[in-house]
Amino acid sequence: MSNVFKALADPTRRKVLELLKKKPMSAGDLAEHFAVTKPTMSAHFAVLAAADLIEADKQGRTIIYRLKLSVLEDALLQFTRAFGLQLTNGKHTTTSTKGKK
Amino acid sequence: MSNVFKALADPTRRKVLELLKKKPMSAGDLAEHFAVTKPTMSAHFAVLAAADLIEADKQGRTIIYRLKLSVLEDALLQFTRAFGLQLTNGKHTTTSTKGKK
DNA sequence: ACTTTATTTAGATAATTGGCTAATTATCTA
DNA sequence: TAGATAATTAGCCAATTATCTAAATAAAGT
Repeated sequence: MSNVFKALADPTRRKVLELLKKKPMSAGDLAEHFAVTKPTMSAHFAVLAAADLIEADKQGRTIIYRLKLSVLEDALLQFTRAFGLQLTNGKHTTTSTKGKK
Repeated sequence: MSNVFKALADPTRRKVLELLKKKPMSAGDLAEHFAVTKPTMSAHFAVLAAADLIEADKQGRTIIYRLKLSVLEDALLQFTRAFGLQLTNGKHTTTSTKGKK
């Protein structure tokens, strides 16, 4: 769980996840979206992989990364449940009807 | 947003938030729940405050910390929306359970 | 076998983090 | 005002992180 949040605590890594949400991509193609070197990107991929948020699929000489969406969902869900958070995507729920204190 | 995730990336800080979810508490009372020194706890509070997740209310010589729940909710919501995540609290359409590797 | 391409690993450095003890600030009470 | 209490700030250290350049590995293509 800590690993997931640590992975999310960096804008580059969040952006990588967003890109992978659309479709799996190679390390090189991902790297082109950012202004850092490839070794740096490789390190970011390693952090994401350590959090189990992405998986690698080697095809020939390129490596295709794929988002493990369910892992991300599970981590967030587990956390929000521990807090009794609702996270309704609607207007902004005033934490249910009456007990608001 | 990065600050929020960074704050959440530490078990001690997540526990602090859980405690504050129940009710506001003083720095000292919070510190008693953990096996680190008070200065260390103070540093954790500073991280949480930097993420705007808690607010301090000084009463005499004690400081009462309070969870800013809506900030937490908004950050999570903003993130989940950027991913089109649903975070259904329901059953969970087993997208895995076997790919454990 | 050599060359090119894709990506990671190695090694260096600077910045950040998490922890400690000691010192300081602020407040209360006798 | 002196002493006690609550919490932070200051200063230090070890471990981790983020970044770079340069080198190594792996897979194709020639």
